[in-house]
Amino acid sequence: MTRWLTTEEQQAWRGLINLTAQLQSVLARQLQDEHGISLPDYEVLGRLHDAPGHRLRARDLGTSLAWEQSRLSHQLARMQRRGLVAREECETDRRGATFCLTPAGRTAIVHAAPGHVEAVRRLVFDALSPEQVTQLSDLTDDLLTHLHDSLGMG
Amino acid sequence: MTRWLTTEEQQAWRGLINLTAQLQSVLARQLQDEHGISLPDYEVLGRLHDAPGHRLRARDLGTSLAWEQSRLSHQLARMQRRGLVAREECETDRRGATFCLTPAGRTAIVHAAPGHVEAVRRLVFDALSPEQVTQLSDLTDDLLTHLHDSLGMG
DNA sequence: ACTCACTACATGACACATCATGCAATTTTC
DNA sequence: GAAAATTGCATGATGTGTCATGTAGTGAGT
Repeated sequence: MTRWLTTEEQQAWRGLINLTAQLQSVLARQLQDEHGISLPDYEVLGRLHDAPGHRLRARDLGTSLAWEQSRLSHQLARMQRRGLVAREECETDRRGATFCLTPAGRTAIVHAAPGHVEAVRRLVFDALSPEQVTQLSDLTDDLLTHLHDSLGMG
Repeated sequence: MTRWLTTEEQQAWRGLINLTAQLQSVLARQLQDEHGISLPDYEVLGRLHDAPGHRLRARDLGTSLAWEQSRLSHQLARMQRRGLVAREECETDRRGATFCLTPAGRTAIVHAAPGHVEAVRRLVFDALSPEQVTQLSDLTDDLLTHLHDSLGMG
């Protein structure tokens, strides 16, 4: 017997789906139009920028992003073609590949970050009271914990 | 001067992004594995199933889904190739295209819906108190309203 | 040292999404 | 009622994501 969703649950669920879809769409367009990079590009560039020496092993980058390995490999190949990152051999493990920011990559992330953060602030946090920010933080925390428990048991 | 995010805001933002990404991933895999359809397929099939006569004009389907027109056109072309939907000429507007569920499409959505809803319930709403469901509903509502206002003003 | 399992990464195929563009049918405007 | 603007949809190019698979390097057990 299927336990269907109540009206309020449906409202919350569809709201969540619509909200994130539209936010991603708006933020992606802004990055693409103003800086010529995609949201995934931004994520990768950000991690590399924060890393010591602006460089990371693909393995660690993947762990940090929680991306599938294949996705990261394709993404890095594309970014390498566009000159945003550069590939280096790993010295301690000949299988490994470390990637570092190119000057172009560094320029891109440094220029893109303020506008991106500003957009997130305007579109999201300017609409929320401090209590609501806490609520949102708690909600996502609870749900992510529950999700990982479910998958772990699953 | 960039207004950066506080620690709690960062927590909430990254939590929201991670949560929806992982939820979509899990739900998509479940639909694909158990019923051979994607999340976008599910959305389209659901709208068609709810429509009178299991049929809708592409235009109305697009409005209902809030999808870009080109996205819908490609999606419907793929679903038509796989025999999930069928195309008909529109009688009142010769430009128009109406799409209806095929028997295979009807079977797919009818079989997939209970498991999908059950997964949403288990992964999301089983973790939330009634107050939290209300919070989530209110939050998404506020944010979507704010988002549309922001885009409307531009 | 040799086998065997595992890890790190790449690649090709295909579904998905957006953009730019095209075109025919409809509506508006005069 | 003809020209102009708009609407409804399709299509090709390209970037993105997943799956299945391949390959080379590493490490553990013997």
